Amino acid sequence: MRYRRTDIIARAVDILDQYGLADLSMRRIASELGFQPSALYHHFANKQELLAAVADELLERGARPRRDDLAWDEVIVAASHELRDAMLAYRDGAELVATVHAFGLGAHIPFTRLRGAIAGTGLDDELARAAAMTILHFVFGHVSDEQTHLQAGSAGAIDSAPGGRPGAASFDVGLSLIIDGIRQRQSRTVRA
Amino acid sequence: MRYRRTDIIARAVDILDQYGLADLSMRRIASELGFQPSALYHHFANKQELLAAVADELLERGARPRRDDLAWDEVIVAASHELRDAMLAYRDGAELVATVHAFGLGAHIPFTRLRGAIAGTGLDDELARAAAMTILHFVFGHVSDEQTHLQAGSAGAIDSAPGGRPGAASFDVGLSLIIDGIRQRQSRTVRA
DNA sequence: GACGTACCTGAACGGTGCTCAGGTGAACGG
DNA sequence: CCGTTCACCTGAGCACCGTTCAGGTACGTC
Repeated sequence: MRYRRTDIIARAVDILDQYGLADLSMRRIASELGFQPSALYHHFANKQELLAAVADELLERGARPRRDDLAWDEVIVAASHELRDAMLAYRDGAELVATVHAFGLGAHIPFTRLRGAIAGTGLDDELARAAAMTILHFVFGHVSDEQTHLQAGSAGAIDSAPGGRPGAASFDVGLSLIIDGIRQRQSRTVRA
Repeated sequence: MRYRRTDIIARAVDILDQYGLADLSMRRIASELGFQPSALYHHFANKQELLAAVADELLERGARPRRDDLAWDEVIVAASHELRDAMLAYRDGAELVATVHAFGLGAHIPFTRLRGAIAGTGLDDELARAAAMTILHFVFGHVSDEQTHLQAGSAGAIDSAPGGRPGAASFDVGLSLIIDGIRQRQSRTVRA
């Protein structure tokens, strides 16, 4: 078998979805695959690297076909929703992806895409970068929050009151808030 | 001694600042205080609760006198900067506060303050809530990112190129982006 | 002097990430 | 057919981790 790496990642995704990030240990992955934990270190330098691969796998599984008929703001909305849905599709997905991104080890396709969409409209490069980062931080923060409450609710907590809880609605609100801010700078630039 | 709790928190802050969040273990705190780890569980139910207390301590130390002569957007800027500075003042401060907030165990004064500032201008309650969350997620994300790079730079990494790195400038950019978005909804509401 | 209780001990449980010397077996060039 | 290489894996072990628990000590109060 050449690419045992692939099997490992797939198993890790299963464990993540079934038992959560806290129980996604090297020992558990190895034991479910039927070998010793130390064998994992032949394929990954450390746990962080494995987690980065798992995060990228989640994003890849959630990838949707690109469309080239969208305006810049529509691209932002589409990319943000794609990212959100990809993370929500697996238990603790948001925390995983956000953590991996924070460590700088992976999950930078979304950033590149956002930055490209914003920069493509003549906005200053540095500003485009800052704007893309703002959106990304918002998405990670919001969806992590959202998923925490979601999983707490499904775990039997009485809570789950829809009033004021973070969800699809407040996600769109926050997102459009930032996009409106960008659009404003956009029109300023065009006007000048 | 009545409130050993205070001593424990103070020590924990010291350890956090000196060795980082990863090395802030119950064993380490206890050993630096000269007693057994199990003794800590007389004062805190678990590590999360202790961390929440440490996070609140950081925010309290970074608190600045309130001013009542500020407009709502100035309040947002002031609160965001206060939060940012408080987290940046200690090693791994951002990660700690963000984590504690995510677990819902503390650090909700900033949210309350932001929400109050936005709601005080007649904006819909639910919208104010979503806007406050958006800002908070941005601040946590940005400052965590910022601090990671900051600490990586001071730890000897060659990096630290100021071009495009997250810093005070891009923080203000992102913040004003969101505020502009809020202002837009604001004027819409007023107009109606 | 007895009692409650705040505070702490010391040992243990069941985990964790990670390292390392060494073994096994299939593929490949001579 | 042999020898070498190398991907892959073993098994033991290191140095931790958060948490629990029965029990001990010392102080303030009735």
